[in-house]
Amino acid sequence: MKKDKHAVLSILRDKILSGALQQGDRLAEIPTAELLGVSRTPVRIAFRALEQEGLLTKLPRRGYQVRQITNDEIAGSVEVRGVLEGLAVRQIVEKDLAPGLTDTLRHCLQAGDELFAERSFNEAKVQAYVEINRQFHDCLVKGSQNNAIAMALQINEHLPMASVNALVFNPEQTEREYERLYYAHQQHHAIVQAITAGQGARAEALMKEHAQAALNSYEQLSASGVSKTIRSE
Amino acid sequence: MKKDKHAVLSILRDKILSGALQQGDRLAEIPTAELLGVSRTPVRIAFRALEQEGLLTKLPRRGYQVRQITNDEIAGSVEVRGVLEGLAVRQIVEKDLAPGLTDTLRHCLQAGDELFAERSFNEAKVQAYVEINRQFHDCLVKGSQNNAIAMALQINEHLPMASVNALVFNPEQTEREYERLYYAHQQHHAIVQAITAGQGARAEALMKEHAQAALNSYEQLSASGVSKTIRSE
DNA sequence: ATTGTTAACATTGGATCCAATTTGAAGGTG
DNA sequence: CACCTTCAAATTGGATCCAATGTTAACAAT
Repeated sequence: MKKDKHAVLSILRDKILSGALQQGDRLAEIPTAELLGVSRTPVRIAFRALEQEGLLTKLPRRGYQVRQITNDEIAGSVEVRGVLEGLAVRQIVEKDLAPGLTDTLRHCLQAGDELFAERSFNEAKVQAYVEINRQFHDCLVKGSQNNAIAMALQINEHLPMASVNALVFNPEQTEREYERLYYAHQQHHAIVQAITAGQGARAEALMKEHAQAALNSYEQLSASGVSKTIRSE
Repeated sequence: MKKDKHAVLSILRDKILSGALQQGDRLAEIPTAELLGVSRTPVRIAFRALEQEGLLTKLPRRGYQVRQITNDEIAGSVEVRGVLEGLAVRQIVEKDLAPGLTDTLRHCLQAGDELFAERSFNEAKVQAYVEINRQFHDCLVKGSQNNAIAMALQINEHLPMASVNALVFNPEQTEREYERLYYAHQQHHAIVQAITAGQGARAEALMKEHAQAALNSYEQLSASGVSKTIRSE
């Protein structure tokens, strides 16, 4: 049983995000190490990393605890993502465009257009869109040439529901979901248009609104209870 | 020789920030452990934490390296801090004011007023102002009731010069330094005024500008070469 | 002289062992 | 009966040991 370098960290993170470890569950080093079949050392390192990511909180002498993630906190994370990605696109406009950025953006737009060409959606296509969406946001952040933005986003990206890599999806209303994601994709078009036109403030505002829109749909869906989470990677 | 919990992490961080470890220096676990008189385990944990903070980069099989922090990166960090703290003050206005927040803010303003009462500045007073400044920014971030902001800022706070906890100071021009810091303090007044008046957008804009102003003075001072860094804690 | 192979070295990753500290309970005492 | 004391169990933090792997240098062969 060969373990990868970051296997312990990834396994624990997935267990938390997938709900295998419920919010509030206490985690001690020794039981976790035995559960995963490894020693305490990688578990300790993983616990500290997960604490840094905000998924675990440290209880003084009683181990770690899976952190409560409230809806308010998700809303806050989305807001943070909005301003940071907004800053990214503004700085893209303010600086010289990184080479290849417009190509990647155009590619994302076109791939999305093809996906939305026929007016129907299933889970596989949502999965594909999540990947396109991830690439779109990723290249904007990288394109800002401001590494601090990526670093600040890094923590939020690990939080469930606040990340670009996670989309909620209601399998019972594919029609409506098509509309929702198509609207998001149209926002992508508008953002690229603003960037290429040198409209930094408009691009920034669109980006903030784009994040907010994702939040609104999350709130609607999570309230209905029939949502399904689709994550990339 | 009793070592604190986070002593190793703090010592290494200080060595990097103070310049005792030059940019580009390579760090291996064993020599570092011997240097600090501890075992490899805490050093390993500290290295990973410092990597997460962006102060070290991992070289595949050749240990860690003190990361190059360019001026562009500092500028980027300051920009990030601006939008995040701007978001914080906007959300303070949008939400119900946290109890005690206005008291703390007023206290910071008053303490600063007293510090600036006589038109002279020395290093001790700068130190005092750094602490007031830290408290001011800290309670705004906390007052936003959005933990994601604090988490996103956390990484940037460890970068030299991008943090509120670090101020550059030119000891040869105390007159001018008085003016500079007094200007920053007046911005604090304006921010509090905007918050209490419910002017969210104005507060946000002021906060962004406030961060930017600190950057401008840093660029001037670091170019002159006679600056001195004063950090809190 | 250059290049390929091999062996020693350096370095990290994981496992286990030891120490310190706190929690919790149980028992004794006022 | 309540409260204080003390001891044991649990748990984390640090140290050392072992394994795996990559890097470098030396040496030999062409």
